[in-house]
Amino acid sequence: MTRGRAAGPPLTISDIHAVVGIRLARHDYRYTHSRRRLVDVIAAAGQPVTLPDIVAAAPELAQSSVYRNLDVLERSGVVDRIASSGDHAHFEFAEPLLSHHHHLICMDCGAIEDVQLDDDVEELVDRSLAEVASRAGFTPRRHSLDLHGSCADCD
Amino acid sequence: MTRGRAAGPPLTISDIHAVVGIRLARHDYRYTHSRRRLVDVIAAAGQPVTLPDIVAAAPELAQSSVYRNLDVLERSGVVDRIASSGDHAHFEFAEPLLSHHHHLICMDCGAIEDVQLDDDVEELVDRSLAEVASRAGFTPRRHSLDLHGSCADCD
DNA sequence: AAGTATAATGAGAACCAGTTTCAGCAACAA
DNA sequence: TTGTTGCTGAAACTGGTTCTCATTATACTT
Repeated sequence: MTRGRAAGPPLTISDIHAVVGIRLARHDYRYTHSRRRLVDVIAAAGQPVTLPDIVAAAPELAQSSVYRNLDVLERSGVVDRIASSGDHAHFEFAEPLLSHHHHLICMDCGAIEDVQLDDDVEELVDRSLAEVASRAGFTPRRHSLDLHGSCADCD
Repeated sequence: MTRGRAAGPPLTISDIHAVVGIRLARHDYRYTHSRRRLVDVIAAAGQPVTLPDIVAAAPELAQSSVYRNLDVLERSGVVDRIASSGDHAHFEFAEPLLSHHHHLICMDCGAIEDVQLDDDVEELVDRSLAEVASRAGFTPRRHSLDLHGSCADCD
């Protein structure tokens, strides 16, 4: 399992648009105005966002198009959908655009924050999961390691 | 963070009913017939179940009551709701009733299987997450470590 | 054991995040 | 620019989950 980008200088918004354009093209999708706008909003947020977050930041985007385009971006490997027990799904850039990380999920307000773990912990987890998966005949794609609790604001 | 029950002889259904009864009483909930029946179904499944699974196994249970009682059991710390991107939420016993474990989540059919990791991996993950959490002013409650991919049937 | 208070039940209606529809519009190719 | 195809957006729809409320079960009191 890959670890995504090494931590380092963050990608500029132009870098991000370039990568997204390539990934969309690879799947025969066009990189339209509203898809660029959507990518801008996700990049500006710097944290996982929900649909209300997105339309609040860019009211000119139609809800149906945002959902449709989040789906397109997900199929193209540009964004990941983070499943949470909250009302709305959260979306953030997928791994080559964001370095490998995990989530602090607030059980009170539903906020999700990104965090990184040490490389040696990641390696051990990867090895451990790979072993368990192969024992079950399971083909791993990615793992999610989330911490559920109360964020600083809600505590 | 606690590790739940140590792995060992599985609890009998009577043990489970006893523990559930205590936990419900602690929250001023009654342990009624249909709640017992619901607990029986979850115990018999031995894997995370969805609402359709439950009503298929016990058609005499009304859908609205099952959802309401799953909520009661969740509030009482008897079951956990597993967030997945699939259509239906999955439910399984919470930690003191089931030893600490993680999930193999099939991205194709939505099936969820329980797996356990070595104790030393768990300890390292706990320490690592605790450190990251305290740095963010986050109060940890529990962690979830899920592997997403394709199960043996779908591959 | 009967009476009373309160919680639980179940059928259906309501809710709402997310998806689909479809007529019009934008992007690209020749 | 003309044609082809994909994209857009407003509104309707879908379906998992929650809520309502009249009825029934549970447990406590006397």
